[in-house]
Amino acid sequence: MMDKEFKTRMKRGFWKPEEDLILKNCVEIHGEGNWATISEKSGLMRSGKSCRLRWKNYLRPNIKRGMMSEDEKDLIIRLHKLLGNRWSLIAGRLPGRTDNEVKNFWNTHLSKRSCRGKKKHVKSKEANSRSPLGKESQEFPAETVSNKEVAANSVLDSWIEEMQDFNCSLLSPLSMNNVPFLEDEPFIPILDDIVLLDTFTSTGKEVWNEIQPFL
DNA sequence: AACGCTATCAACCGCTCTCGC
DNA sequence: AGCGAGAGCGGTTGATAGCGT
Repeated sequence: MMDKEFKTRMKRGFWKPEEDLILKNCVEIHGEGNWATISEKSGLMRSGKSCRLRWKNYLRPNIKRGMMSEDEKDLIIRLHKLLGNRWSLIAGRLPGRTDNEVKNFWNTHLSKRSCRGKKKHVKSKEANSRSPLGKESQEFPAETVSNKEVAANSVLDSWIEEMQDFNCSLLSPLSMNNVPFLEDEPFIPILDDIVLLDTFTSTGKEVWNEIQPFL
């Protein structure tokens, strides 16, 4: 265990490329998850927390960087409505995106916009050019998640599958083609998508009942 | 060119959760 | 069952890049 003096000597601030390299090597040697060991053995003078954060948000393989696509934006907005500020859960539905990135994106782009109440519809053109996100979401690498999260994700997965069977061309758990999404539509906590879903099937309420205990 | 303001995002902090003993 | 340590999560901060005046 780290003593107080060691803690105060810990380096902070931005990571240098050479530190990234050392961290990468250490993760390869000691494995993802042993952050205390990695912190100690790397000689980086970075806390385990700091190492974990850097790895998770920047160095991990398959990290997608750059602008969010319209699909991703749409999915974030809808999942945020359903799940609230469960960034890790939301990020789990966006292959290659991290919870920190999703959170930052929400805080800087989306929350502001929805507060301002700017009316902007998702263009049908954009909707038509959507990538098969639903399929991709089945393939994203498994992360270390809590049992609750695993359970919540499995409920969402089965929901996606069911809705795809329902012939709705669902590309995300909560978006349907031909249903224009209003960014400033009134915030009806969580249920609006499920109510919408409920118009077609009883699944909506079932999903909500299933997922609520995990939230 | 210089200054101030705003937006962005990497990183930190503090709390909660999980797991092993 | 209770405790402690480590991991994970969400909120917040701070550095800095970009833009307007």
